[in-house]
Amino acid sequence: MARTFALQPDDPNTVAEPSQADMNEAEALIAGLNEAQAEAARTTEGPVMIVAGPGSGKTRTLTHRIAYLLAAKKAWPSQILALTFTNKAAREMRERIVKLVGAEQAKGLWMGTFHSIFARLLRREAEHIGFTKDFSIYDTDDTERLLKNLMGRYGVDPKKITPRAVRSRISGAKNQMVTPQEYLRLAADPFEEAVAKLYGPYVEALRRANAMDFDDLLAWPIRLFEQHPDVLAQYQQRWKYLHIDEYQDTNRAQYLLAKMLAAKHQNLSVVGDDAQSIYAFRGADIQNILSFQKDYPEAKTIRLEQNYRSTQKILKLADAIIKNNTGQLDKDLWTDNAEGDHVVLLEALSERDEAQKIERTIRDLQIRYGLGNRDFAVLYRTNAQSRSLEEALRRGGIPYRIVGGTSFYQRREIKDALAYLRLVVNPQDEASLVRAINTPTRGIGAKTMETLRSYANATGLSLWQAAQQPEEAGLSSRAAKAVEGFTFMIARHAAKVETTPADELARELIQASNLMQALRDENTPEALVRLENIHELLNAVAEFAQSGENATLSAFLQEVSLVADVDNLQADDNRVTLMTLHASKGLEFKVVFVAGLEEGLFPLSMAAQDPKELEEERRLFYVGVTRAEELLFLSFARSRYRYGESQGAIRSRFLDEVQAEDVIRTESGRAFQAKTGRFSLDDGDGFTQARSTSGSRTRRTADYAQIDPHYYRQSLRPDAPKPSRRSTGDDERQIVYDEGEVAIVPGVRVQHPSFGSGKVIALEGTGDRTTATVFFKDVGQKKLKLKFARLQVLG
DNA sequence: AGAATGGACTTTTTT
DNA sequence: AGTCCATTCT
Repeated sequence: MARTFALQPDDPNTVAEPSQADMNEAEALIAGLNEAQAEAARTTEGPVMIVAGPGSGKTRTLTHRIAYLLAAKKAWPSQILALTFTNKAAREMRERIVKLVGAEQAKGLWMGTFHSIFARLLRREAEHIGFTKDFSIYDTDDTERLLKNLMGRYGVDPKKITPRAVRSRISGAKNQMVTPQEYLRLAADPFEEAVAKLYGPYVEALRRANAMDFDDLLAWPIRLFEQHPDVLAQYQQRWKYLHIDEYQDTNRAQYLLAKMLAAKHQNLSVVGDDAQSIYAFRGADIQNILSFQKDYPEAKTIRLEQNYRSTQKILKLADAIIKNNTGQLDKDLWTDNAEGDHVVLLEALSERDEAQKIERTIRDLQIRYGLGNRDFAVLYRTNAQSRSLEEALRRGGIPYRIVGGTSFYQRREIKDALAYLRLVVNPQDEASLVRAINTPTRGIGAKTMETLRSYANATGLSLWQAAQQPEEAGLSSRAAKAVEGFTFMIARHAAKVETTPADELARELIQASNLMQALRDENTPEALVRLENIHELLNAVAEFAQSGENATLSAFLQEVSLVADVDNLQADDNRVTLMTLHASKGLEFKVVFVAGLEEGLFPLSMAAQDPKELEEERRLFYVGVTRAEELLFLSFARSRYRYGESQGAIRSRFLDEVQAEDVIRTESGRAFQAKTGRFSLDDGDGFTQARSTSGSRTRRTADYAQIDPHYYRQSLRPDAPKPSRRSTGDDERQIVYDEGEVAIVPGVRVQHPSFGSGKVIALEGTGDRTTATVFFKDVGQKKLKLKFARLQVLG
């Protein structure tokens, strides 16, 4: 039957009562769901919270719910808003809905991340808040550059207080809707005072630049809605049904937006898992999901507890992990899936060894089970860990792909090119002006820029305007000419923005900028890669320009600022995936490795200090483990490079606190033994005390066979020479001696005059600056400078 | 003004 | 080990 309503997307009021036929059709769409999922899909009116464990089909449920709404004709597509965590999730959801109800019926649905949806909204409403629709979007890199600039002018020393710290504090303040004035009033310590000094000027700088940072994309809509209730009313009317995926990761601003928008119809349904909340550092507030029922007393709570993804053993481990946290919402995960193989714990000598074991295991499983590269993912805590894994995979000839790290749009050459494009669209964009004006070098140095800036300050002009009057600004004729050449080039292209197709304009402009010529002249392999990247960017512009009617350059730039690296993950690309645990959320793989399970790394030593952060790390572990469908490997290394030197490591407490020893096996198939009382003397870490053999600052290479003859049975590299005692190979462990005879080395028990007895977890630095992280039984973890701490080695 | 060199510092996770 | 920055050299 022909349904035409999807073709009149903006007609707000006329949705007919569903006929019996419509309802039958809607029911047919959700026939494949389980009982709880179907109930969630059917509960279309009023607030609903779907509490769902990993692998329980929550996205599927959300998708079917939307399809159900459409089929039952409860709403036009344009009346449905779905907010997801990544663009990828939104894209997949849209694809599935298209499959369910057809492309015509799905057309006009609003789906995307909070940031992209509200960027779109701000584009429409920009003039209400004094921006133009062509505003630039500053990512963290842009933001930190801008801040650094401001720090110079406001006398804050970037050595003592890093732009990153300031950025993160300001971001927090914006999330909480704290204004610069309020912040200034509340500032309590020197750091906060410094932030307070910068916060106001930072906000003004963004405004002058017609630019928004990520937080603004959420904060400005809130302000807009507060100041213009009529605009809010319009969107409340438009979006009759609101869906939020990964609700546990929403921050205060997102919470407020959801509340404002849902106020009229109250049809807010959220999906989330408090056990998977891993973005508190970014302002995510787990309370949003924990107190949903309080915020919306009418709300119906539906639990999805059946897991369709993982084997029983994997699930059992996951459950045992999360049990160590307090205060989760009640959930009882279960699965009909097979029992599955044991979770395997890989123990390695060094990070290199760890990577090699992973690589070998991948090859082995591929042969044994005929798995493809795409079936594997290696997850780790920090991006820096990817290097050793990459090397091993490259050596083994296994194609891989890295998600995250520096993504395409963060590369220097791409940001340079983007700066030109942004500037042409939005000449007020000062950060882009500063970036582009002397890249490639065209004789406009620091002094010239200083002159321009003080002229701008004195006259109240923007930097761009000042740059257009170089002589009045007092520049030498040579400098003035250089600046003029630049401004003319930008202005010439800016004049054509409205009339020229985006790709053509971009191509011409980049050509005129000489960016590519400079790279060609450099003629190094790296420069040629960069050149290729710029070509790729121009292709992306072209592709975008041909994609639709509103495909302007300015729209391209805004969109591009908001793509995450995971968004580009393609399943048809047959490669092993390497990524951080954070990036893995929402994904699944047949075989998963969680690497680097070491104290100080996972959990990170910073996080281990604070129980709250420690719980978040644990949830992160939980997220990683539950990505696995069939096989799960956990690994740790006994030494790892950090700050350019190898440091000893002990395995993560996460391995030993877990009450599921029976699901874990070692590599050789033996039972896994958790270490209880790991901070007691007899902890079986396998560290023997090193003896000083030649003077007071002897180093000992890591002859692991000596440390624990049993743990490492077969040689990995039978042909490799045995590490000599003098070797400075990469398995070397840093050892520092105090005045006495005995080494202070990670794993060793020490006595402190006031803190009592404890255990060394990590060492950092060298010489007088050597700092030990020690876990004391009574007072917890402390960082101590060895020079001062007078530690006595016990035993 | 710009390139080259040497030293300090670094690593949390990201829309 | 790599990156960023300040200083020095051209």
